[in-house]
Amino acid sequence: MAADNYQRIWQTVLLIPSGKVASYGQIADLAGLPGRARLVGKALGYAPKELAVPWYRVLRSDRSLAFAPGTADALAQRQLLLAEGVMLRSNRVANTDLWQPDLAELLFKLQY
DNA sequence: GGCGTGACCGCTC
DNA sequence: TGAGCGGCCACGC
Repeated sequence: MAADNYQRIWQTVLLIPSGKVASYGQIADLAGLPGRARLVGKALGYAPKELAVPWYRVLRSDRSLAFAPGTADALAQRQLLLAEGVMLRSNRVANTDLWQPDLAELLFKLQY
């Protein structure tokens, strides 16, 4: 079932530490789905609340928010990020807040 | 099983 | 920076 992909995506997103952000492409990559960034977006949309997936820590490759500025989702995402100390400058985050995952740690936690 | 759709990406200008 | 464009591919009809 294709939901296996979603599971991997959710697992990966859950690994993003507080105060850091990652791009859709990056998540897709780490989840073993290179080039399938769009699938990550869908997966986040389908993510059940119970998992408490930190969807707001996922941005576009240019570090801008995935939602159009002014929308409820964009505002919520902006506030959640600010609450974690992520620097936002005109709908974009500083590159110092990008998540730089440790490969060994990922291999251990994801159990591929 | 073709067709439109999308929380994207990378390259150009 | 920002905008435009083609490419990608899983999903729902």
